[in-house]
Amino acid sequence: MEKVQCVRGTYDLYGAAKRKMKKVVSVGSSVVEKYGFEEIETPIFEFTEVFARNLGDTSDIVTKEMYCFADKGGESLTLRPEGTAGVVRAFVSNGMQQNLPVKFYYTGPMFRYERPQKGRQRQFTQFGVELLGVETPQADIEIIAMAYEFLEKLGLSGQVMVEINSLGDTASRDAYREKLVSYLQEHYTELSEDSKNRLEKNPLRVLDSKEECDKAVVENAPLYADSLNEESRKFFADVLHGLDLLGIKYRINNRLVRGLDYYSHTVFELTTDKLGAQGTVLAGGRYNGLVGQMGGGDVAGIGWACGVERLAMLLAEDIALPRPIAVIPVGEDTFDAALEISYKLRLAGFSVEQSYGGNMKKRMIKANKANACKAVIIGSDELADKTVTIKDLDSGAQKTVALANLTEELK
RNA sequence: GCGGAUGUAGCUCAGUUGGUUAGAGCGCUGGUUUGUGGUACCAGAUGUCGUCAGUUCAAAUCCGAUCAUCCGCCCCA
Repeated sequence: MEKVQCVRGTYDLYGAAKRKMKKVVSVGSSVVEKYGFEEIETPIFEFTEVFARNLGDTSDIVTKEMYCFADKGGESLTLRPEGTAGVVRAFVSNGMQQNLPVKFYYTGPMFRYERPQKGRQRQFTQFGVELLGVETPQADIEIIAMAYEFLEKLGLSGQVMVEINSLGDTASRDAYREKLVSYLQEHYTELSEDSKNRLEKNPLRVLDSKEECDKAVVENAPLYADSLNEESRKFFADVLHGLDLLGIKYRINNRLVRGLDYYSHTVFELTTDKLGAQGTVLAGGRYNGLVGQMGGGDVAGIGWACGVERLAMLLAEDIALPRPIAVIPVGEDTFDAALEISYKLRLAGFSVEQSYGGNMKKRMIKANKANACKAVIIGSDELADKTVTIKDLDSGAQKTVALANLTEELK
């Protein structure tokens, strides 16, 4: 125990921050359950190939951010850096193709070896959804609507922007890639070092570079939309039509490409300007080829994931805990009675705080700190009369009631 | 992985050009007739000045390294 601190990029979560995270997850669950999504829990680590093969060899996550380790049997395992690959793996492992569509949501810790910043941690929590087996735009619309409703229920829709783009089907994507690469090669000398590199590995990523020199080149680059074939174009138009119909405001962002290889057609991000450089709060897209890549056959998929910590940071107000009732014995002769009363009130559904020591005054102070709404006071007088004194801690008013009527009186 | 800033009580911070026992507010503990809290008043406790190694008669203050946090880049949730 040399260092009494947690590992870089990890945090102890408690108090207000934890309460907010809990709220994000509970609001999320209740929203997506209305759409018929059921919770799934997959392991926190998987065989390394599950991520390495499916997220894309050139993605940053795979090349530099995964927590990989060899277990005692010599297997290479990886702490999950994201949720989709694991859920899709579970889908394939369990032969769920038999009963489509499949709708899952999940929440839990993810791990990426990155430089920590505000809104970026090495262990962080995601809440995400996956809808498998639906090829029509209706799925895209529903999935985005669900994300939108989620943020609205959190009271954040006003500070979040929906950005959307289409990467088209594989044919469109390949066609565009070819056009883009030849364009970028003509301007090779004007590109930043990073982008020269990207040109080799993942040319689409040059599009959202923040380097000024790259932006200038990208300004006149061929538009993705122009490379979409008829089918892809129709698909995207249908998705946008649905969003319009539901009154969901969005902005088409031609530069939005997303980091992982498995996306096709619709990709989207919900962003805020309140978190500095980590503005993306929820992101997702369609991944029609992923199930097939894992040997699960031709099954379409779409989903999104949000950063629970990031959303929690946007929640302005602290989450109020339910106010308990404080049970206060005046002296030792009423300790037993107080114990019984506390237990009975809890059985009746009340949240009860009974402090663990001190005289009556101390206990009153504790009751106040616990934000109790009422105090149930029992002293020798009350004990003899089979009554208790109820004090309203907001108004200070108190009254004596029969012990037998206590539950009724507190309602 | 790269660039910049910061690091003093539980929290937010002050600490002058290096110079005796390092401060404030909030919080915490105790008290102001021992059957009554929240307000007020009184008293009190708390710091290896991030860590380690240097310069100096003397370092919270200067130099270096290291760790951590924050901001930006990369990238992402």
